[in-house]
Amino acid sequence: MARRPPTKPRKNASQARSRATVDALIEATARILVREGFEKTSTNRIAEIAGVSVGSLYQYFPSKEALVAAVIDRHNDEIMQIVRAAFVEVAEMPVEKAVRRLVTVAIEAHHIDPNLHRVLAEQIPRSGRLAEVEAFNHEVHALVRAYFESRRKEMRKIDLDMATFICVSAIEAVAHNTVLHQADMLSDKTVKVLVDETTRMVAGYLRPSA
Amino acid sequence: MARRPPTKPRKNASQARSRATVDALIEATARILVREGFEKTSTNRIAEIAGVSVGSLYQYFPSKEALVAAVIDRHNDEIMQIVRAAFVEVAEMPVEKAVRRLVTVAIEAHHIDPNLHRVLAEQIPRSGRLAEVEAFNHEVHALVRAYFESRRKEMRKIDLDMATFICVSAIEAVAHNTVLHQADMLSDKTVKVLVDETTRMVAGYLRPSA
Amino acid sequence: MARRPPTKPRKNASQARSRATVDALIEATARILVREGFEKTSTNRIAEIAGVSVGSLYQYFPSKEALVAAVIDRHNDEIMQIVRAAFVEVAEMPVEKAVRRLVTVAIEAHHIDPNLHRVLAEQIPRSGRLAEVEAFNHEVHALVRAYFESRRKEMRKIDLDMATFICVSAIEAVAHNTVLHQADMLSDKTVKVLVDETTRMVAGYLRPSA
Amino acid sequence: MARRPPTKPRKNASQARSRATVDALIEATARILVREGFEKTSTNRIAEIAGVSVGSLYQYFPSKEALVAAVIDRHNDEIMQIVRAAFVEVAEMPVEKAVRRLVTVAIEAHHIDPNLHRVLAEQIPRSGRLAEVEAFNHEVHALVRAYFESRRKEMRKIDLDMATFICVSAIEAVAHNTVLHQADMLSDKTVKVLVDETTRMVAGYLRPSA
DNA sequence: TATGAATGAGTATTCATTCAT
DNA sequence: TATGAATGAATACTCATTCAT
Repeated sequence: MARRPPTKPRKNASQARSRATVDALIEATARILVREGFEKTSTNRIAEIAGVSVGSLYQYFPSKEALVAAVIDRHNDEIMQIVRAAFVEVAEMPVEKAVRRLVTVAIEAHHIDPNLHRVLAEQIPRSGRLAEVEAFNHEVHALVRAYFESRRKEMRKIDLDMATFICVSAIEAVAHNTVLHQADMLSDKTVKVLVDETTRMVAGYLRPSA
Repeated sequence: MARRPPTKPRKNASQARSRATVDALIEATARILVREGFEKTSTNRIAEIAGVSVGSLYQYFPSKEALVAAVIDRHNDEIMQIVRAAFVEVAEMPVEKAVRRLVTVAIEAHHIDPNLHRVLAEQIPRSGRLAEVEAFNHEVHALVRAYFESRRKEMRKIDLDMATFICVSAIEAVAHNTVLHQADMLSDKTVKVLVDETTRMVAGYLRPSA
Repeated sequence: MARRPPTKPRKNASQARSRATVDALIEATARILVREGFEKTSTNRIAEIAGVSVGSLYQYFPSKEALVAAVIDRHNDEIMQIVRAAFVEVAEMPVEKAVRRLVTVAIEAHHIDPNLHRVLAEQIPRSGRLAEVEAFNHEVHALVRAYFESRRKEMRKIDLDMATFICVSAIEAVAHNTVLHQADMLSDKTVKVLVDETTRMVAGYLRPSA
Repeated sequence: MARRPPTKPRKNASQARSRATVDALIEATARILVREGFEKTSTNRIAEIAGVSVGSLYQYFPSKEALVAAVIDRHNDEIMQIVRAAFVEVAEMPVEKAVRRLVTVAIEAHHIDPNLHRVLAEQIPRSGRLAEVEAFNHEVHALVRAYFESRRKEMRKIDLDMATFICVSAIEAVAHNTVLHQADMLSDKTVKVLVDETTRMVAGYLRPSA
């Protein structure tokens, strides 16, 4: 196992000023990551953009990786907030309506900051945040599985983990590729058809055969 | 636009000795990429592992990126060979059988060298090979679409591009995530179920509703 | 057109410590240039001699060329200070006295650091300082021409630019070659004769014919 | 003393083919030196342009420096031929006419291949040809001095070495600077005035005072 | 607590030269 | 004798990190 740099923030930033500095640093990192790419994202540049000295940067983050990790965490938190809210909404819905809502939310979530999303996706393996991202995936899996479990009687007999794996993979992939090929398909109508079709595929898959 | 290093090979290496050197360099790059990650992949290290001098490396490759690009190209060629063969096989099959075969092939293709696949996936955006990989994706899309077109009468009425996009995304995602979570699901039986289920989802989606 | 490395200094180095570092780097560059020649003048060696890290070097100078350029600028400034002072002195003098003074000053100026002068002369074309050196030449030309203009009535009728070009070339060449062949002619008496003779040639050239 | 690479050609190139190869190599070196600058002048490039393999290059020249030295020698020989011929011509002329002729020849000689002249001038100190170039200068000095000696009675009383040094410096400088600033002064008329004026200065300097 | 000057190991790349074929 | 593939020491330059002020 390669030794990784530390990635935990150095203090709790209790005071408001500290908090502001930390935010500025994370924001600066995200911006440079998106606008100039990972190679150009140096700690000195981050500090400069954040309007802070490098010394201060290292007061709050023990390494460059810690900063990238913080950006990943922030982004994941934003997405998870949307996702969790969606599952609350969806809990009472029948399967097809629920799937449609979840597909829509998946696409929306991927569109929060598509460029950042793309850059982070590339950095996750090196970010020391693999565990957190896996945890994120597990939570999504668990939420879907729990919903499926609660709707078991409306669905055909099926291994719930397997079904969850396949449905999450499919929905996530459609959302992800839609972001990547954004140029090709952005009209509202196209998105609607996309949601319709994806919903049809997933809901059809779950529904008891006639 | 960030300027990229050149990635075209420098010589055609027609002679046997040259060819061996080039192969050794590509192989060494792939190995280090997998075993030590992109950051540790320095040109001097590649040359060392290939049993060749740095000078020779630069005789055949104008930059580090050119080497990574060569690895990507080689890997893509391997996969495309499998994929193209599969479509020849599948041409005469009915939809469900065809989908089953394609799902199987997708998973197999992703297993050729899963670790390399993972590392390369991360490097593609920086490799100057985006265009080639997109071409690869386009070819896959075209092959699938052509097959769908030829089986139109067995399928429901549907926008073929949309259907292709969704089916390819779904199948590719299942295969990809299967590789990522290989630890969890590797038993032959599990794989069989996985193929069955994915086939059911995709074939069901394409089939005319009862 | 060949692209050149940047030669503008990176920071203004206002603080005392910075200023000392910058001076040490310029001084070290000048020394190595003189003692070991341009080929041996590597940035790591410059930093070492300056008692500073390479990193610091690059904090203040964006390239090796920038350092050479700084040495050239410093040397030119030293010379121009002497030259400008000489023209202030000379303004009120009659032609022959003025020429004698200027010849003397030219030789003195070339003797400030003859070895450095020689090395720099070779590097100017590659230094990105051609423009500055040309500006220097233009200033000298302008000063001489202005003096000539102010003394027109003591001189024969003549194209002032042409006369300036020829006189400056001649005086400069005598001074320059004197430095190059310093071993041969350094006695005070020899120098006096040299100044007498050069003055005779130039002043004679400018004087109205009898 | 820094150790220098060897600069003597490796064989006498008795055979015609060898001679052709040697010439091609020298010519290629000169061309690259002029067209791409000293930095780009690599032995591999020279061999390529000469249409010869690097191996062959090293069969005839023991080092890169030897090639540059050969170019310098060739250029000097060309100039010396002109200069020697001029002194034969001039031997019977009276001083002013002779000076005029020599000034003209100096300018012509500097124009043989001005760009090559410039590049070589920069490389001489590093070429191991300093001695040869000094010998060249000595020969010029000797020729001028011999002429002066033969015309002593037409000239004022004067230290001949000193006079030679000053006159040669002045004429050479005018010719050299004329080449450097070629853009500014190239019309036939301008050159004529230049020759007239320089001749006036030098001849006036040598002439007994009225 | 903040600053930013200083550090130096590490990286990609070049090019004169050699030598097996 | 010619070839050109191979060599590898050397060089410019970057950037995460430290620490004196």
